Amino acid sequence: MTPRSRISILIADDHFIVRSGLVAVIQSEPDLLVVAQASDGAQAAELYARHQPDVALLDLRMPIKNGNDAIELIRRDFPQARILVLTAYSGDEDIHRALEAGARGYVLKSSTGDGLIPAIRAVAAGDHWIPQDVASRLAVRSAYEALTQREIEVLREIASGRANKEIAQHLAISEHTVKDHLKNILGKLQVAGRTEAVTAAVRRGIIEIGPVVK
Amino acid sequence: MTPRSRISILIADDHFIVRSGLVAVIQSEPDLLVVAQASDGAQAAELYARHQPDVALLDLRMPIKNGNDAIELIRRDFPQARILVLTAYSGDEDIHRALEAGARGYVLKSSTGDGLIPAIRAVAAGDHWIPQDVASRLAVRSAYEALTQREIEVLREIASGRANKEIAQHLAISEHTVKDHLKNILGKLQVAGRTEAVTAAVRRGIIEIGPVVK
DNA sequence: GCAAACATCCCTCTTTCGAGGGGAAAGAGT
DNA sequence: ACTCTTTCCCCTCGAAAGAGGGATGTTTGC
Repeated sequence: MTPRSRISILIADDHFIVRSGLVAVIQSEPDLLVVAQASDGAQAAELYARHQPDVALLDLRMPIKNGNDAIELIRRDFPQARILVLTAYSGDEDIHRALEAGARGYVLKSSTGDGLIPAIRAVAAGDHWIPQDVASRLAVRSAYEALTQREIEVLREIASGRANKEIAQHLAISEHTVKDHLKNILGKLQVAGRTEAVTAAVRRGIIEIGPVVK
Repeated sequence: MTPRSRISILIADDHFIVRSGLVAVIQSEPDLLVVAQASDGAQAAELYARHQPDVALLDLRMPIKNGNDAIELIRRDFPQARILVLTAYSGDEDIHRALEAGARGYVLKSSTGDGLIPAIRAVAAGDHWIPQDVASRLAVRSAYEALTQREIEVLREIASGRANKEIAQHLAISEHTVKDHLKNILGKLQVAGRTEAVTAAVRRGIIEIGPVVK
C-alpha cells in the first residue's frame, strides 16, 4: 500500500511528554504525519481551523477548554471533522459526551501503538473505532438516567461540602427544592447518600475534583 | 562537558505513550540513556535490581504497585538509589510520601524537556530537585496533621458511601468509635462534613476514587 | 519511666438528611 | 392540544450526623 499523500494529524494534550510520545509513535509510520500540536482545547480548535487535518487526536482533560468543548468548537465549523479521543481513563459520562459531540473513535492512553495506529487509520478513513471494553461500558451507562444541568449544579455544591441550606442560598432556591434535586440525583445515580453520590459522579466523569496541582 | 559514560535511566509509567515520550525526549540528549522500561511498580523494582541504573524515573500512579510502593521496594535493597518522581498532578500527601520514602526529585508531567532533563542530571549527580511550586505546597501541607492509618480506613469507608453504623460493622468497632475517628478526620482536614472530607482527601492524594476504566 | 499519640468505648443534644407524600408553572416534543 | 420533562415549591417524620463532653488500655518516642 503506497498512499498518494500522508494522513495529516493534529494532536492535543496538555502534557509535553505525552505529545512527544504521540509524535514519536505516529512519525514511525510512514503514511502518518503530525501537522500540529496543541496543549489546550482552545488552541486545538484554533489549530484545527488553520490546518484542517485529516484526523484530530484529542485528550479529554485539558486546561482552558476541555476535550469535549474542543470537539464541539471544531464540529461547529467543520461538521465532517474526524476526531479521535485519546484519554487516560474516564467515566462513562465522558465517553458518552465525547461520542455524542461527534468523536469518531476512542482510544485509551494505556494502549500501545498497535491500538492507536489502526484507530487513527480507521478514523481517517471515515470509520468509527470503539474498543470492545469501552463499548460495553456505554451499554452499562445507558442504564443510568442522565442528570439535568441543574442537578449537576447541585451535585457540585454537594461535592464542595455545602449543606442543603447553604446550597439553597447559593443557588437562590428553597431548601425544599435542593432536597428535591438531591432526591432525583440519588435516584438517578442509584446511590444511598450524598457522599456516595459525589464519588459515583466522579467515577463516571459527571463531575471532577480538581487536583491541588495541575 | 564530555562524560566518560552515559547516565543510565530506568523509566516506569503504565502508559505506553508516556514511555515513548520519555524515551524520545531523553534519547535526544547524548549523555542520557534509557536502559529499562517498566509498566508497573513491581516491574520497576525488579528491573531496578537487574539494571541498577543511575536514575529511576517513576510515575506515582501505576497498577500492581504504585510509585510509592516501588520507591520503598527499591530503597530497601538499594538505599542509595537515586529516584526521580514524575507525575501528572498530585496531592500534597503524594508528594510528601514520595519524598519521605526517599525520592530525590519531583517533576510534573506538564513540564517540558527543559524541566525534565536538568532534573535527571541533578538527581544523577546526587542532588535534589524540587520545583518551587511543589516545595511551597509542601510547606502548606505541613499545616495539616497527618491522618492515622485507622482514620484513613474510616475515610475510605465514608467515601464508599457507608453510614457510620455500617462502617462500625465492617471494621468491627462501635459506632461511637467511628464517630470519634470521623471527628478527628474532620478536625485534621479542617472540613465541616463527611462529604467535604472525602473531596478534600482526594484532592490531597490521601485517598483515591478509582475510575471506572483504567 | 513517662508523656504523647493511638484506638477504643460511652453519653447527650441539636441539626441535618433523606424518604414519603403532595402540587404548580414553563418549555419541548408529539 | 396534550404529554413529558424540568424546575420549583410545600409538608411530615424517623434516622443519621456531628458537636460537646469524659474515659481506658496500648504502643511509641524521648
